[in-house]
Amino acid sequence: MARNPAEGAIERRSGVALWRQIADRIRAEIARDLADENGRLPPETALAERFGVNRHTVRSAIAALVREGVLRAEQGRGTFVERRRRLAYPIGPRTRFSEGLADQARARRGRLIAHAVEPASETVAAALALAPATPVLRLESVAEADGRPVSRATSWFEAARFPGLAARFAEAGSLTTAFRAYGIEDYFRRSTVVSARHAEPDDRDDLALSPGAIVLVAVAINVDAQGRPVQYQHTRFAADRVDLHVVQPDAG
Amino acid sequence: MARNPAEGAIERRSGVALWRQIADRIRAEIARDLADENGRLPPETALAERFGVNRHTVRSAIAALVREGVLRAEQGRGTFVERRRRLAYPIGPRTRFSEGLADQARARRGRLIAHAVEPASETVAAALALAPATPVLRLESVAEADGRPVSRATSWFEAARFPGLAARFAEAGSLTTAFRAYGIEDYFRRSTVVSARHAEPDDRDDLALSPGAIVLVAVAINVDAQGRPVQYQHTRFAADRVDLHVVQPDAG
DNA sequence: TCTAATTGTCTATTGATATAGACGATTAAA
DNA sequence: TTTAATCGTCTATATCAATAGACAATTAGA
Repeated sequence: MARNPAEGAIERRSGVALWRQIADRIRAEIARDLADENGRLPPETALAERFGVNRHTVRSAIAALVREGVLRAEQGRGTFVERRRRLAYPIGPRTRFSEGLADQARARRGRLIAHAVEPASETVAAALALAPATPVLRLESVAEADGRPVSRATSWFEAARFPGLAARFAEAGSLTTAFRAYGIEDYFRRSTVVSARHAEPDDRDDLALSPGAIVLVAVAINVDAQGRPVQYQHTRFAADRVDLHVVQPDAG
Repeated sequence: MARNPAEGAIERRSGVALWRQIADRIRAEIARDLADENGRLPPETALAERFGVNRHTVRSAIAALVREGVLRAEQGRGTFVERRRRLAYPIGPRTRFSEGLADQARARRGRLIAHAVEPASETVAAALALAPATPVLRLESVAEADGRPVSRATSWFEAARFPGLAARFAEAGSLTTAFRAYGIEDYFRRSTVVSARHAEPDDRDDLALSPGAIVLVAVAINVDAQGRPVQYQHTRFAADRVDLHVVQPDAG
């Protein structure tokens, strides 16, 4: 009754080009068994046979991954993995971007790319426990670790409570730091909802993703020490660079 | 400095057919603002203009979503959403499939599709705190809610500790129930790691997903009341049917 | 230095994808 | 009953994706 994980199955006529399906598979399998200990991929002819396609189709897939910076092809030698670690992003009661990655990456900061004050939508108002249409500050930011974009966030804050927050965040590169100016020494994660979808063009630009790439979406509410919501946030993580680690309280 | 969420941008030459990109967008946006209060989509000509493509291309996208059961087209009337709720799957210290969805779906059960006893791989042995190559039971199962497949799991258990577990699970349709036969009245989630990737052909079959679909992957370890690992599990959720809700302990 | 293995480039052909336009069929409302 | 709006079907054409084969260029090892 044992079942083999079907290898090599690729779908034709699916609306996704074979070369892209193969590129996605190779990208996903690099971490596992595809490359040898030197980070070398099997030759193009072997990959073509494995996936049941023409060698040129495999070449298209490899070319795409080379453009992405995932692979490097060397004539006469082979094709090699440009190895890069995946980041483990913790999600727990005290989730903070900069602290969470402290031991994994050196340079880490948030970069502000846009901000605006606007009336709260129904969803935002409910999340922040405000009356509908209360003015809220919306921050659009990209988080980077070691110079690579890791996540793209849209955050909402009550505008009246945090005047000048955008400027403070832009300067400090950290929300935790910016919050101190408003007397918030500590804050907590109240809820996190995780989903996944294809990256939209906007996120693809900001996260340097290729078409068809996947983002993990975390919708979160942070509260202050008194339990009042201070931040409502939509974060999109590049799924091929980040794992989300759910931190459980001591269990058993 | 405000930034518009780029509407309608579709990428050509990306390896993903335009009709599939549009189908993915429509599927993702149905929950938001795309359909009106009666669940009716804008007419094909309007969608074609919005996405900047020919009407026939939109028709291909709609045809794919009709095959998926997401939309229903009625000549002369319009195109309508076959609305189906997304399930909210809780992840917390006491995560259980059947309990978690208790108030969201009536019929919910696990269906055993394969099982085997095999030596533990390094990863599995480490997760279950066993010596490498200890015999472990591997269960392959599909979880269903109201007859729709929701997730596809691969679970490992120490074979010596749980003789006959596969049969018990197959009969009960619930792991919680099957565990009772071994004196495990309660168990806890020690860790959960969430990631996302494209569904592989195997999972597409079991979860009735279309090519290009996304799965949320949760890798989890469950422990008994004494803190001993009892289960190591890889679960793939259909990302367009399920949100993962991270349950935090009382925060603030 | 020669040879085998491997990636790079070129041409040609077939099938899938996308555009374009015209018109039929059905529905709902004037 | 007429009309407008909408989805359904057909034909034609252009571009992209995939296959096929041949051979050049580079590298590593015999």
